[in-house]
Amino acid sequence: MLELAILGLLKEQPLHGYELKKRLGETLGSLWGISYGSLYPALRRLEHDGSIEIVAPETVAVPMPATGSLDGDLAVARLRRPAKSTRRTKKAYRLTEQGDARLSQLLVDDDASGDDERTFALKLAFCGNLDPEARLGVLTRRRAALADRLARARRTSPGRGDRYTRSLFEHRNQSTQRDLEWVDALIAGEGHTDVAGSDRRASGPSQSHTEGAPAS
Amino acid sequence: MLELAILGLLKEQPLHGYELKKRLGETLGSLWGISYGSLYPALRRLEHDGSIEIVAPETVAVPMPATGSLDGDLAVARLRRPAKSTRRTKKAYRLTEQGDARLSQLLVDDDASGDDERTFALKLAFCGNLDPEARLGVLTRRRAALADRLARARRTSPGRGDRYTRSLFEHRNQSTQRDLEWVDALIAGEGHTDVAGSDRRASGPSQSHTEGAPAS
DNA sequence: GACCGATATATCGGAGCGATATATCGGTGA
DNA sequence: TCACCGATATATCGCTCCGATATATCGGTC
Repeated sequence: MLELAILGLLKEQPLHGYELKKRLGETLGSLWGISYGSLYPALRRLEHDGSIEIVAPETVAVPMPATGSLDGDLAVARLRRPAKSTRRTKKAYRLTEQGDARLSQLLVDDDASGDDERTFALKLAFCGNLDPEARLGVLTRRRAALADRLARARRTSPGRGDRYTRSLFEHRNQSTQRDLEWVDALIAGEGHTDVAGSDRRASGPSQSHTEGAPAS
Repeated sequence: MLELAILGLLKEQPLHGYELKKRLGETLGSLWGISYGSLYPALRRLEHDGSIEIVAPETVAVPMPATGSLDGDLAVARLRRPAKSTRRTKKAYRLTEQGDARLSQLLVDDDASGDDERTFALKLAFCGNLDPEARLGVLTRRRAALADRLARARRTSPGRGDRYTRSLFEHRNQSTQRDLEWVDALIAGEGHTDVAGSDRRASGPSQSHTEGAPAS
């Protein structure tokens, strides 16, 4: 999830951690307040598996003093920069080809994310890179998940709980309904060339959209 | 967060873990899919600090029906387990007085939760136990958080990003606006004794349209 | 040249999740 | 009757993510 965000942002341009965090805050606003406690480990993870790589930020090629503080590395560091040890400079990261592939994969993957608000927001923010068909797939799966949620919620008895719980339920259903209409609009906004009329049914009990809502 | 949910549910009646998970799923629906990996540790935590206690579920001391015939063979293979056939029965938990106090405290606490969807949903679901004043405080803080988010979002330039990102932003703002109106309706539904008429601005077109859930 | 706030990287403990293991219980049917 | 199956139930493991915190560097400013 975080990896998707990082790769998506790095697709545009190389960035370092601090900047990455700021951009992500701007892109997703209140929805996703990333933390350094997840960002830096995620960066190391991605670098380790070859999805991103460090690009020297204009000046120093920092010789990577691996966490274990090995004598060998330190010696090398001293040879290159005699005076200052462990100079902590900006480390900008760049997307590799492998990382690009991974990004596309993550955008398309359906791993329990069709139902997840944050993940879908992330996918939507970066799906501009995707080819139209894959993008439509993402939207369609999201639509199916929302429709399913709505149908399931309607099936449960409406009389449960106290005043507050009932209000909560009703409000949530309305929100889901609006989300559904929004995704429908997004789908309609795609070049609706009827690409491989595949999973149009998927959502089950609700055939045509714009129907079955409380109609306010 | 999970503790709030557990205590809130146990306030009504003693329950065991499995049931707890199911109830929570019903109460919060799609918003909160609890996991055993968090539930059982949380239960132990709460039991350890005295907020809940185990209550024997009516028939604990089962007189050990005949597992004897199989035991001879299997016992050898399972020696790593203490051969004490501690019959694994339901362990129901009950709220202690201390736990009740903790629940009230968690419901009122403002620890970064005013801005959190799930936490607010949880608080709302259980705030029926609270006295009216405290309840109004919860609602008011939530309202302030939403208004702040809206104001902040409106301050940022609206032209950023591609088509999808812009649509995402717009949709999110509309959602926040609706949430705000909803909370306003909830507040209006309380005994509106005009408590501290402070931040009434900021939302704009939200007067009292009594068209929400709590029409009772 | 000492100080300060913004920038920047990093780690730690804890919470929550998904997957998985294990055990028991109530039926169903052969 | 009893073998099996699916629902019920408790528990743990490894992981990701978060909030708090520590530390270092940089650009001002007085």
